[in-house]
Parts: sequence; structure tokens; C-alpha cells
Amino acid sequence: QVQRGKTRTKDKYRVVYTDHQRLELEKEFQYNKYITMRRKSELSLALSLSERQIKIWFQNRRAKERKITRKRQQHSQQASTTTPTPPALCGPADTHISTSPRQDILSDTVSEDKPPIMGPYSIKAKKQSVRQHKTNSESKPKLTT
DNA sequence: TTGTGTTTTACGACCTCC
DNA sequence: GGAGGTCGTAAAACACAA
Repeated sequence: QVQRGKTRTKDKYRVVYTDHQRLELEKEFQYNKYITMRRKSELSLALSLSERQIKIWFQNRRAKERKITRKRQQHSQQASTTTPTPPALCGPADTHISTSPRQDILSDTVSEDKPPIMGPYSIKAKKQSVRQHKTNSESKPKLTT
């Protein structure tokens, strides 16, 4: 489909992953939102992607998930202001996604399956306030042209 | 076609934890 | 200090109405 394995520093700004690569990454994400070191290297070999690419993909995928969740919450809030519906009908988007280790295919050491020490949203509030202050005071200069 | 909005890679800045 | 987290963003790729 498209040539892979290139970075922004090379001749292509970004590559488009194949359907197979996306599918496998998506499958892994469904089982675990946070990739373990071992699964990362396994996927890296299996999909011919660098471990860095796998890591970035999972970061972007989680960002997408949060975006979708926020959207749904906004919608449900709007709906509740007009027609009060029970919140169970419009809960978070990722209720079907397991954050538990992938025990079926990951016959791995338990320690590697542990979620990241720093939880997904543990420091968000503090960060946001800092960021807000930052973005209010200065705009991020980007010199990538 | 093409103009435009959305999605997908990739990165930098900043943060926390060990 | 390094690894890896989030957030914001750039730019390519894609979707799709006009």
C-alpha cells in the first residue's frame, strides 16, 4: 500500500499505516489501552514498525478515545438539559474496552502487564491549570517549515 | 475538480515517577 | 536523568458536498 518506516526527518512527513497494521494495533488497544514493553517489541517485529511508532500510535489512540468520550459527554449533557435521560444510556465510550492485562495471549510475567505507574488522568487537573497559564501567557512557537 | 472539514502520523513541551 | 504519560499542533491523507 504505502511505504512505511520513515519519519519526519526523512523524505516523508508521515507515513500511512496499512490496514493490517492498523487492525493489529486496534486489536491490541481493545485488550489493553497501555502497551507493555514486551508487547511493544513483539508488535514492532510483527508489523515492521519501530517501537517508537507503536508507542506514539497508542498515545494518539488514547487521545482519540478521550476526544470521543468528551464529545459524548457533551452531547449527553446537552440532551439532559432538554430531555432528561438516565445517564446509563449515554455513559462513557470505553465501557467495552478492557484496561486489564491481555491474559489470553500474554502468557507473560505479571509485572510487565501492570498498568503504567502514572495513571492516565492522575495529573491531568494540575497539568491543565499549568498549561492554561502557559497558553494564556505565550503561544507555542513552532519552527517546523 | 476543488474547497473544506476530519482523521492520521509524528513531534515538542512539559509533567510525574522511579 | 530517562522513560513514558498528556496536550497541542503541524502537515499529509482522506472524505465528501458543492
